Amino acid sequence: MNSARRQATRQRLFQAAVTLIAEQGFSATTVDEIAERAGVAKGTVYYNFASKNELFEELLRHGVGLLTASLREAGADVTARGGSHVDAIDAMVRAGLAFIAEYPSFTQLYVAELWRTNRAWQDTLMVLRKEAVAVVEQTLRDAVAAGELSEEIDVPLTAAALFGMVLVAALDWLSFQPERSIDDVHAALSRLLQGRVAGHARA
Amino acid sequence: MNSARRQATRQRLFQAAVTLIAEQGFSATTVDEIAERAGVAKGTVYYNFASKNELFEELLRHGVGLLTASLREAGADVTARGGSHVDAIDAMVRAGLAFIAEYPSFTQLYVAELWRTNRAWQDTLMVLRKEAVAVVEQTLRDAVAAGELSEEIDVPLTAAALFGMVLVAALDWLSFQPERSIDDVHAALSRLLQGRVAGHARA
DNA sequence: TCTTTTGAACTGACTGGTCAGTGCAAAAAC
DNA sequence: GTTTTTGCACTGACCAGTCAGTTCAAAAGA
Repeated sequence: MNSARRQATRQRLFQAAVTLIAEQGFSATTVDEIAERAGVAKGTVYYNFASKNELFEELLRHGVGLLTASLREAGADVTARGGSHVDAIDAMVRAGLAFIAEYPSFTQLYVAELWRTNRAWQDTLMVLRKEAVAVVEQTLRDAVAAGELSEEIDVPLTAAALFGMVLVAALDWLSFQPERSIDDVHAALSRLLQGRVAGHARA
Repeated sequence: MNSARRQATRQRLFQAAVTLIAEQGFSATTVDEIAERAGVAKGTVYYNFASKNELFEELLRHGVGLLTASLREAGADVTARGGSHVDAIDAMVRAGLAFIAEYPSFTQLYVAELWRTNRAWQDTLMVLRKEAVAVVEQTLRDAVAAGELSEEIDVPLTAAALFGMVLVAALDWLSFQPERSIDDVHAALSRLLQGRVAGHARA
């Protein structure tokens, strides 16, 4: 069991499911479609996953796992080279952009499900969200502790806002200005974060 | 036709549909459920709307219309009182938060659908999105023209990033820290935009 | 080396249930 | 008397999940 062949099949099913569900949503995507796109019989889906729900949950776990790892690594890299915690946050913004550029379908699907309630995979999703957000929040807290950021900032809310900024900017970028480079987009976001859009004075 | 009574029925159907679809998604929500929640017979749904799809499209038009009007008004208010264009943007951030706090279900549903492709209402959604984003973009352009903002900023991307920041921060606020006031949340976002999180120096 | 057996992996027709949408006569509201 | 709503039976398409049967590579046996 769990042969290389089986792993390959599961991978193909993930790939097929992620694009179809991103395009149409979970309920509107049929198991037959997923099987067909993966080039596999319907029975194979059920040989590899207990249900359509479980296929989707495993897909979520897999994808968010990649994102979390990517953020953590980006932050660790910077601090290992002696960068500040604020630099680490900047690196995470970039890592977020890179992740979304690499897995746009997964991102779409994740966003579409994240704030839903009453769905079978809600609990799973909450746990995963917490893991990913924790990486950013910890870095913000480190930055506050190191005196790089004011103690008045609200860590959870700021982390959410950063996440949303990167998310929507990236999806917009890929949808409407796909010719632009990641450097370009990253620079635009850094500019926004440096207060060159909102101005500095004010109560 | 279009009597006050009928309008009231349509409103009840919108209300029922928006919460159910936000919770479960469009495909997973049945017409029977919508009718039941609205306290109306199934036949009434089809007397008032041509199809489930059309009910949803009209719901989208209605909701995004409210958002666009709210943003436009917030901006106009500020400039009418002699505020700067940057102040107008700040007011729009607040208006966005207020809208999401008032219509959280609609917001969820909108986010879930916004980046989907291959759905029947995709075209409608693009048009609506453009109308809403245009309000923010125009204000950014005005600010640049007035010399309040650097010409190097990327207007569409910045507008998208602002939108994402408000969106995700607001949903996070309502989901996980609902006891906080809108002033509080608004202040946190302003702080982020004023560069007190990212720092100011850098190439 | 050649043959047989084994079992994991896969297949696809089939089933039971669900749901969008219809039709319509009668009642209620205006 | 016109518009709107009700109640409810009905249809046809669609779809998640099942299961008896097939494939085939590799291990066991000769």
